[in-house]
Amino acid sequence: MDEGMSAFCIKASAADGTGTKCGRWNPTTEQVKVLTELFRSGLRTPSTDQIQKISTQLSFYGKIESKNVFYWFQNHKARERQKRRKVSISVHDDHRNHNHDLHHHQHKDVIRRMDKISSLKHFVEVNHHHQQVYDHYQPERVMKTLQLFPLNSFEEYSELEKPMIRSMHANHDHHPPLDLRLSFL
Amino acid sequence: MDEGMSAFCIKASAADGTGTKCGRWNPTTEQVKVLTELFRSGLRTPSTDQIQKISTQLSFYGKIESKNVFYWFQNHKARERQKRRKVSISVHDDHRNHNHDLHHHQHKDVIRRMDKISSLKHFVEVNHHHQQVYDHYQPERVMKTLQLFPLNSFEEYSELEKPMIRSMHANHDHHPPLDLRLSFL
DNA sequence: GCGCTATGAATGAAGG
DNA sequence: CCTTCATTCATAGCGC
Repeated sequence: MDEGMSAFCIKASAADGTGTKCGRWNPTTEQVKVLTELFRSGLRTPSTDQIQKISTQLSFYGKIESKNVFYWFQNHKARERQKRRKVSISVHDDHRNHNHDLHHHQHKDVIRRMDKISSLKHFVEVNHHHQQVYDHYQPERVMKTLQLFPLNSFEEYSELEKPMIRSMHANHDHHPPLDLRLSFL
Repeated sequence: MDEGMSAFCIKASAADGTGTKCGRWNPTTEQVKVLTELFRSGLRTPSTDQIQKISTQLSFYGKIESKNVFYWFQNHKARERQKRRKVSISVHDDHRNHNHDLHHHQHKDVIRRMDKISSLKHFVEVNHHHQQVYDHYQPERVMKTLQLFPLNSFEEYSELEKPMIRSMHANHDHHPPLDLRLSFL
């Protein structure tokens, strides 16, 4: 596993993040928390100035650079966008001998944890007559009055929870004769 | 985002060959076989459409989602490259190394005046150690004539939509109270 | 069981 | 904004 290890980076604790790792930025939970809050507040594409400020503030929690903030918003926005869709295709199983009984997922809110997929974009949902949603529901003001940043000390809160449970439907276990054909492509 | 992902799923009923459970996708040997074959055929970055088809076909062998196919190719490609590089570096590297200069984030944060959106250009100055390994050693001859899968049935799939849509999520319920302070913006 | 490895999944970082 | 690469995190499997 260490084969891909960077030769110049100290592998610090993954959970902590306080250890100033080199290589790529590893946000602390606090940083993520703030960034997420900002995002939820409506901030989507922070200006250069905002990025600077955010970065400065977040530096309190650990090593961070402006570009990290910039990238974070870019990625978060992009992945959130093409992701918040419903479910995974749900492939309309055409399994002859398979009842879809266990398959009672309301294709409304199926469980699933696939968040932010690089470019999985179109794999999601089939029909979506999304009412138009614009990008500007957040003009310039990002509600600066949100109460963020504990001015002192650290806040501890247990992280690492398993929020989403993925109730899976039964599995298909049947081995069709192993005959391969790739002609479908 | 929620980092505590990975749905916690019982891995009930395993042992029975194809006892796929929940949690993360556990490809069957047949699925892996097909995927590997596709890869060997030259497929490296399947398009959305291809992923869809592959996924559909593979669903016959067991539970699978498009994203699984997507990830599979991403990982497979990346890891092969990774190994390739490792070997290449240690062996091919004539001792005339160029002083492994670490990532010197000598970024100077040239936050210039950006009217609208912030461009990364202002945050990133250096840090270009790209190598972009030879990625072309395998063209694109996916040899569709491989004998795999009964070429029967469905082939055409409805086009879902175009990637250009900017479907923004519309279900962002109003931010719950969270004591943090964003006043620095 | 514990530690290691292989690999699915997630996300930081770029390039276009 | 979109696509892709690189790294990293989290587990399933396996050997001991």
